[in-house]
Amino acid sequence: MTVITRFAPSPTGYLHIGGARTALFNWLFARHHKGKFLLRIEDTDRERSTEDAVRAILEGLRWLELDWDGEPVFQFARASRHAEIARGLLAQGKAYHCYCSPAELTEMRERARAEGRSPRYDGRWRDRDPKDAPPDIKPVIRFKAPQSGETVVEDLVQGRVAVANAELDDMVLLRADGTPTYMLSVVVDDHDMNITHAIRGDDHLTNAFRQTQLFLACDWQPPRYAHIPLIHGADGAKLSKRHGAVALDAYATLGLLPEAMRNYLLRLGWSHGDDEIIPTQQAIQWFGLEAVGRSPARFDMEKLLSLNAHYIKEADPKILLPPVTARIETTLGRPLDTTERARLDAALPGLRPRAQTMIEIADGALFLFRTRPLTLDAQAAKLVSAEARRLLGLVGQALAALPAWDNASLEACVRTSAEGAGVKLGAIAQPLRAALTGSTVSPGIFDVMAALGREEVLARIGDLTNS
RNA sequence: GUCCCCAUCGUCUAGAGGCCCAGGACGGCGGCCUCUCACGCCGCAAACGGGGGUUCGAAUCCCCCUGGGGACGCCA
Repeated sequence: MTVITRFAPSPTGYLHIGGARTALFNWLFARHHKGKFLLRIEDTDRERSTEDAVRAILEGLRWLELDWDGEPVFQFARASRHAEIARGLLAQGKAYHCYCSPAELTEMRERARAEGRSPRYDGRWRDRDPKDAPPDIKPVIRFKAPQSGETVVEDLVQGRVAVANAELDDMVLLRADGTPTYMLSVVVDDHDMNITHAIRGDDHLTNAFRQTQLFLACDWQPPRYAHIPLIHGADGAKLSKRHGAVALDAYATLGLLPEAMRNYLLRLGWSHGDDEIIPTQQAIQWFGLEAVGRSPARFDMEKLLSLNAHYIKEADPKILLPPVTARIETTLGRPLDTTERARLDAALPGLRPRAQTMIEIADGALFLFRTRPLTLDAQAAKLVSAEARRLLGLVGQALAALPAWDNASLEACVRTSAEGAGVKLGAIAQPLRAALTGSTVSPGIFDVMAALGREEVLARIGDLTNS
């Protein structure tokens, strides 16, 4: 049997990390089993579903590089199919019309809560004669759920979970306006799409009982369920739109690598011994539901960043350069020319180990493109004493006469100058750093010189020594 | 309130009765390296929520408590 999973977000908000992890787990599970990973947009809530949200979700998945099979299914487009199932259930006596008004239902819940009972629908139309129907109210169709016995879900993550059917009330299948509810749509779609494994957030666990009963009523086989624990915010509460659930594209903007994000998300709730660095290909080989934990996890930006730093160090320059260049050009407000691109290229190896994000690479590279004379920051300015200028003059001369301009030659040259002047390397390297970068923090000074090129180096030194 | 789920360092986790006076990672602290800052390397502090059982033996199994979370919509 081919494994078929699905990611089924509702387009009522942006894709956040919780949803992203759910998508990732479904994707990994499908890829591991060489099955299919489908995408279904649950847009049956016409009030709140938006085009923008759909776009954001698709973009988020693309950024994460989680490719889905086939075309996305838009749930609302299948509404008539869902309604047909509801009417079929009605015809079979497995569902019934309910004429309660919203106000009546609210009152029912409030009273139940006040009396310490669970706020459920009390089934008052379940066995009532249709002749009692008030003429002015359009009914909803409710599912006639079993009232005794228990419903069991053999969850692939949570294990066996059972609930007394007395706890389940008769949920609405079709709204008064004839549109299907989520509960109906998921069941029909999961069946029609041949979903074999439904991997979703823990918050759906109670829905699984209701959905199981609906599957049974339709004589269908429910999918295997796997309810993964939620990701909580730093305060331990569920992530929501207004609660630290930063949209996925915010992380892209921060300069994170999708590979790092996948690795981080994977380790939230899933483990493979002590392994921490797990590239995606490895994850596909190893992933399984048995190793998913059952307790909720908190989101930790620091760890994500450290993983990102790791992947930045290993990344192919080809994938780093475009976003870094774009960021630099935005900051500068102009495009980089060929010489500047070459400088960036040369400086990249020195920049990488110092950055946790691509933004930090870009910011760290800015000194390469500053116009002369450089403005020195306060710390750097302090380094350029009269004595330092004298030393800079000496290195400047030595550098001007240097035949080669590679890292090793530069180092030899500067070291020789330092020895000649009877000072330690630092006494020259630091003023040099100030002169060349305007700062006291930068990649290795020989890397800086190599990236900048002879002309620019001599000019920047000259700016401080010729005055 | 009712039902369901969860519970190991600050955080993510390893641990499926003896290998654990609990291991790894991030973060923290200290050191080494060193032209600055990083990287890297070395080291340190840091946890089995509490109480009862079961067992020769429990972080691991059972019960209770406590604490967290989730669900109770004509939202998904």
